[in-house]
Amino acid sequence: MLNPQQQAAVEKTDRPLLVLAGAGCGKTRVITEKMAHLIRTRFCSPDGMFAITFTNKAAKEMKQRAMQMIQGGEGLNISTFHSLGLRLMQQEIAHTQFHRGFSILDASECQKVILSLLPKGFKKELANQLQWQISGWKNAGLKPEQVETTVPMAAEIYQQYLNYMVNINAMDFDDLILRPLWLLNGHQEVRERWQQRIDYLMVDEYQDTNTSQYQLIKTLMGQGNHLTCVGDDDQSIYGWRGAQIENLQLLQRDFPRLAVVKLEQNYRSSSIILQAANEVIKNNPHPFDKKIWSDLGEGEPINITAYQSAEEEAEQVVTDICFQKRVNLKNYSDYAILYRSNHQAKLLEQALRINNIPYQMSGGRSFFDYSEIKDLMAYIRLLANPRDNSAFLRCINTPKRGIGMQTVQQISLIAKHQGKSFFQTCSESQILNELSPSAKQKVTAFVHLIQNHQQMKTTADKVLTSLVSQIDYINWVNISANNKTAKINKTKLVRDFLKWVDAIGSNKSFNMEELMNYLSLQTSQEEENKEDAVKMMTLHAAKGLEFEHVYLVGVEEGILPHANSLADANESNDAVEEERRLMYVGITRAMRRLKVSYVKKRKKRFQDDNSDTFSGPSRFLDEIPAELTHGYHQKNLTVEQQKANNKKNFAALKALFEE
DNA sequence: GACAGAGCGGTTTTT
DNA sequence: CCGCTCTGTC
Repeated sequence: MLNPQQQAAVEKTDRPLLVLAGAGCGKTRVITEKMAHLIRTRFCSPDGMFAITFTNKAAKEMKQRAMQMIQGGEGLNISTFHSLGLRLMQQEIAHTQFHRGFSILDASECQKVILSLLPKGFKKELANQLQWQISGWKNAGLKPEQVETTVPMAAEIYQQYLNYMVNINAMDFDDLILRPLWLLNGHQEVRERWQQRIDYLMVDEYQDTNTSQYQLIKTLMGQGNHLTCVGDDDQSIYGWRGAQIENLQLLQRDFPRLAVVKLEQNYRSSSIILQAANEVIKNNPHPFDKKIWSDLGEGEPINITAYQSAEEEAEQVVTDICFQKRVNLKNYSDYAILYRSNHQAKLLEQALRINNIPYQMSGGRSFFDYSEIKDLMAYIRLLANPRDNSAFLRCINTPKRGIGMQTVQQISLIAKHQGKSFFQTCSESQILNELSPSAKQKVTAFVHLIQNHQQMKTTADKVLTSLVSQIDYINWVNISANNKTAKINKTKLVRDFLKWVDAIGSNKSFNMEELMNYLSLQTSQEEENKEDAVKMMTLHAAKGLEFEHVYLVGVEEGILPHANSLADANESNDAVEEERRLMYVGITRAMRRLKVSYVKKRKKRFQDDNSDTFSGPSRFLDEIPAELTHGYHQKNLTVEQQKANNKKNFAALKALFEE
């Protein structure tokens, strides 16, 4: 049953609508119900229905829910912003400067591209800075002639970067929003076609949109009655990526007939948890006033505990999970450990492993960050897009085939001179005569290897398997790994990747281009949903999820709020406010039980012992009223008292196991 | 000209 | 602790 506000949000179809939905107030439910409603009432057809999310996970979940509810749900267009942009570019490729099979470059490759555009002698640092700046401009929807900067040459580099990416037929993530936007703005016919095609547009997590994404929404909407945006200003945690909370107000300006519905009844958490969340977020300024509540009962007080060290924190959290699971007979998957940054996961992971507790970590080091996966992705890209110089540079001497820097530099010079891509340069044999005979022969062998596989008339997974065996890649991984565990891990990594590709291939029969596109927008390996495992993730990754038991660890000044947010706090409080929202997101993930902890000393990163730091419990802990907690008084316990407490807990647990 | 081994510097959050 | 840069060797 929907409550009256939810019902109103579902049935409001004659105006653009903004749904301000507090955490756990059923916003995904409203979106899917609304889709069902619109289709049932023939307001729009499934293929005119577009829903946009920010993460693959959210898109997948929404699809699943919609499928259960809606007949003909296969036709629905539910995707992330970026994959919608990709699709638009592919379908309208004839109207762009790009060619079929364009690549998508990840951040580290983009940095290399920028570095290569700088005059000799400039260091990575500058490239990094420029990359950051350019990304900011792209997120703001700015063209090089519109930007203002104090960094000399930055605008020129931006222009060169845009041109170079066209030349190598590649885009970065920001381009997937920006290029479609520019295309629609520049082509009336294309714009109108898409506006007609979209009967209704839903945007989830609207508070996370940046300026270019907002412009894209606006452009796609045209007149704009058939738009529903769902968001929560208190959960805006992507400001660093250009997200503008102001977009919530802009909606009111740009769509004067906008209706606003607030969802405040929470169906997730017990009321003490919600009170704590409200109290914390109260310390931020609020354009829209909103207070979430639930009738699920008071529930347990929040537990706030201080530990002596991060090691102890990890041990005790794991001990507590064992204890709780034993008492409550819940599944491991009802427990989540949440943290501000990925490196915090390490100790927790160890503790879980020692205690033989199954766990599933999302995020962390992305699957696609491993050099082995990057290698294989580069091969896939080169096969699908021979113009991709970045992929070429990675493949040309991996595994080592005796083609070194000198040769590559020569090729690069010739290519620049001829205005051709690296691969094309290499495939025209007379051009290579400037190279030494031995180099020429090696390069030619490489070109043949790639060409042979480009011409194979079979599915992408089979082509890749053939290529991997021909370059003897597994063997190369074994040679280059310097210890036994690395050998095993990396071999497994490669085999997992191939297995995954195989699985994709067997149910979709992709060609190389389709495989590349699919993989390029994935951030992690398809999670074989480990049935019963403790979930570990960053606060960013946890948004949208819920767990019976939540452990929020490392809630210390310098971590949450993060040190960098404190550094520029004197200029504005924006950064700390965003950290507070992160805290809010963390608290509101918990359904029944929330355990927050901080540690008294923490090893400084990359340093040996005896360099512990203590920056104190987070300011956000002081914002939680004492009467909602049991245990925050532990802040004032002596070391001995705390040790005694921990001992007692441990003894109780042990007794339980020995029963 | 290519490559292996040794030293150094750098961690917020992600599509 | 891992990947990149510098150096000496083949």
